[in-house]
Amino acid sequence: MAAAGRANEHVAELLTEYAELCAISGGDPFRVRTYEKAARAVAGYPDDVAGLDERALQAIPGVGRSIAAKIRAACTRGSFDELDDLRAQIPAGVRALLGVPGLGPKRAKQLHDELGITSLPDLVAALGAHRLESLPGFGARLAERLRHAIAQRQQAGSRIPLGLARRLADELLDDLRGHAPVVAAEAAGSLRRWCPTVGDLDLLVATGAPEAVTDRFCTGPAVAEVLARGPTRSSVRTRHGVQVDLRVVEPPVWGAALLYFTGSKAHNVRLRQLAQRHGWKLSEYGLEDLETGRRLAAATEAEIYERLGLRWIPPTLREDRGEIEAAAEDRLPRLVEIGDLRGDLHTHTNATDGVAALAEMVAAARARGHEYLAVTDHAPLLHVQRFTREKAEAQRAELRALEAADGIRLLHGSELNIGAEGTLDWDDAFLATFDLLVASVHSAFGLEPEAMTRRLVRAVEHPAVHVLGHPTGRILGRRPPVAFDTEAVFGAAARAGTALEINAYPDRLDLDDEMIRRAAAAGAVFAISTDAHALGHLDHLPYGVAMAQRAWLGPDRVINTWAWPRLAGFLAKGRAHGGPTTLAAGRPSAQPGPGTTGAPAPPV
DNA sequence: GCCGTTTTCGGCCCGACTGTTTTCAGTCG
Repeated sequence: MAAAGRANEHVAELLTEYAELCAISGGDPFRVRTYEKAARAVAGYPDDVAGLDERALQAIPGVGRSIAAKIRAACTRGSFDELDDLRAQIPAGVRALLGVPGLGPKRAKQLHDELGITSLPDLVAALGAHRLESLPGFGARLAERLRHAIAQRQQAGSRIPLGLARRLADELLDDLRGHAPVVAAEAAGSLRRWCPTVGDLDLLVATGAPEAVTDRFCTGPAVAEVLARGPTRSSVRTRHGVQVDLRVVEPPVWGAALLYFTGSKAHNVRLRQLAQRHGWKLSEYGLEDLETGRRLAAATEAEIYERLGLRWIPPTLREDRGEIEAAAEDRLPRLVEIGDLRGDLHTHTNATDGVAALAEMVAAARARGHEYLAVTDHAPLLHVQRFTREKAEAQRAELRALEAADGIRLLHGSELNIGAEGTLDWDDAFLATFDLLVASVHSAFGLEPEAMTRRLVRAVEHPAVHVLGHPTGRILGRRPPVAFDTEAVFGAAARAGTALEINAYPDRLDLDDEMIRRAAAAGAVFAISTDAHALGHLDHLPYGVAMAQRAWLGPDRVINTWAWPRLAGFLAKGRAHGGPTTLAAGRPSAQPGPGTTGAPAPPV
């Protein structure tokens, strides 16, 4: 199966479509919510639903008899009867209207029923002819808002990469701190959960002077337009076209507000249900006893979780993928943390396309407390880099000299190019002289999945290769991931003792959390590396750590958390015994992954 | 449509903001 080969994604999309069509047709809102919830559960379920029988399907949270039957139909014939019926009643274009901010199911239905609008172009035409203003519940201002939202959507890009979002958020928060009496300020939302891309920014401020903060937020230098403004909540669009939501709260409820505003929505809903069972109410203002109105907890996230009988859950896990059950039973995994990392295993210098000299990179790595550093400049097949065997040997000599002087363990490596057939740079004898080799795809991204799979399997099985670099090759917003059979490639890597890279460069984040989960299930180990091309890039490791955490990964699965002797054993793979499969040294102990702890497993 | 430490029926998360209203519906997060 190619990367998107599981039936779950397709089935989840059908359930979501059914939920939306139900909502538009005026169906029971609780039923709508049930289908939305089932769609999320299916998307996040570890097993391929196509292979599950009736009983196994009903074991999925939120899936009962009726939805199980629909899933089976969706798997066998690509749809189900009830969905087909609704599709016949409601043109697909009406559903597309839900994508316009300000339009929900009720108004979409109204537009369809009363004005015959069946598509976005229809809506634009009706807006142009001022036909909406005559409808009950619509007015000139709403029409103008829709007109504006459609125009905005056409020019604005979609989601922005995490790295850019973080920079923007930091600028805005600094501006608020500098111009208003702020007690605490933090980015929440998907940014705090370290999602690879972010739809909009959520900022939270605790202050005793909410008006001053809101004033500055709505009139700051980055603001192009104010979308909404109230005493506790405001939204703006920046000049970059990014929507930013601000929530202002009193300092005593900081923890409750942070919890609420960090999400995810699904996580919050679960917490509120939990509160409800105790006769309590959880909101951004705290955990309250419904009967007495007494506030039980609000100041910190930890005390709210504790009151609910849960250990504090790291934001990277808050996706309702089993973390609440795990926290309740004190089974949250020990996640890899930035402090676990002992070094960086993928970096470049100005010998190829980096901008810093070798000595500068080494000094910078040492200044960051790294115990070891691998320098992995591009091998010659990437012709623009003009690296040669002679240059590599000269670099190695310089590196050995630096190591003697500098006290940090330096590994001489290279980033090899995986040819379309899975071939590598240089001959095997020369490859064997390197301490560490990363192999990556830099060309022929468009191969058919079968050919791409053969190519990657051949590369990870090469005895000289230690790490598969940025395995999908994606660049956020610019290049999609290459398509390949993830089970075949990740399984081959696990058997061969080749680590998969979690490339921490913020525009890559490759592997991402979803792929890491699949690879972890296949038994692979990982290297969290920056792929630094400049000194400052060495600071990107937390992005890679976050992807690993989102996949519930512990430190034992990450080779650059290992002390040097263990890592050395891993890097010596195959060489002492003539074949990769004979080498167990350096492989992780059988740490239970998220799928084997007994916890409801996150998606694999 | 699902589900159970108030349960096999009767509930289903909570609050803010906007716009069209004159007390609230719709949307959003």
